[in-house]
Amino acid sequence: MLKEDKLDAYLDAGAVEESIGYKLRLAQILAFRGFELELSGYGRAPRYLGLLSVIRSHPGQPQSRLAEAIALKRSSLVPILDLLTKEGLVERKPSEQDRRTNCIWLTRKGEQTVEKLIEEAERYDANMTRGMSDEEVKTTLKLLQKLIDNLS
Amino acid sequence: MLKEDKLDAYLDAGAVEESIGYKLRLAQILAFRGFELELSGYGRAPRYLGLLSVIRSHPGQPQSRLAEAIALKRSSLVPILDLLTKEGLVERKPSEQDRRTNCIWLTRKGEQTVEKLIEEAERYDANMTRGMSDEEVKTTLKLLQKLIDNLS
DNA sequence: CTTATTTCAGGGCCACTGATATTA
DNA sequence: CTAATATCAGTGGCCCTGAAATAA
Repeated sequence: MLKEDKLDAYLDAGAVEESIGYKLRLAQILAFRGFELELSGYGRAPRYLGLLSVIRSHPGQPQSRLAEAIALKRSSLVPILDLLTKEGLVERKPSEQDRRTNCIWLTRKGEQTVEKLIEEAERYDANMTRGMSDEEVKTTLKLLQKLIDNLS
Repeated sequence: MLKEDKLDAYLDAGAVEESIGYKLRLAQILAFRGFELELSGYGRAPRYLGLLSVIRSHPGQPQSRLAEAIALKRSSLVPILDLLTKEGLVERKPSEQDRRTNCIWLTRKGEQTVEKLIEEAERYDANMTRGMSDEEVKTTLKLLQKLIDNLS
């Protein structure tokens, strides 16, 4: 097998092939792109599944805490919630204790959508990790968490 | 330790905490953001270190192959190369074999910048993986590569 | 008076689609 | 004539900063 047989292979990235940051980025771009493509029937919910899942586990939280949970500035969350509200997935309800804050809740439709999307995410995970043992998948989660802890 | 002691902790993401896709995304956002912040003195080169590293290992390639290597459309690469040209890091040279194509090369300054940035990336990796054994770091790279292979 | 929450205006960056000119 | 390369115009999306309004 001569080198010339591989002329149409992808170009490798050279030195950064051994960089965690580089591989992390490439994997994430490919994963996110594929996930959104596959679920284009769900409006913009797939993009914000992380946020929706946070709201699902912590209903009634103020916007500022939600923004913090997904590593965004508070002001960046505003148009996202506008959008998810327009799609009928979440609602803002004024807090009774503090009239500055909104409490964010999933609507009935939001609950149903998140549940379906979480199943889709599990399927997508399974595809992304095909050929890996359960042990390897668990290790991947554990190692990614270590990276996140070090970066937070 | 009562639950109330943790009232100011970050909100967890609920069900998707066990999703590879979610953790991948969060880790990458934090990593990339931190890397760019730390290296803001280098202009826009840190953002495109992956591309620059590809060019370094494969000098003189046409734009279309470079775009493919970093999972972008050809048309998206055009303004990026304009920018890197303006910053004096790369140059387009007309191909002699095929007058449609440009061959992309690093300038002298580009070479130097990439070399320094690769060192910075190694340092950044080391920080991101602190507390992990060499074995774990190697495993992380290997597992990320498996994900990439499954997604390509 | 100081601080916290949300919102808004404005800006910059990113990547895509689809069309074009050029050349193979 | 068909296919490939680079480019451009136009579109839409993302997230930020800094300022404003309101309320604690």
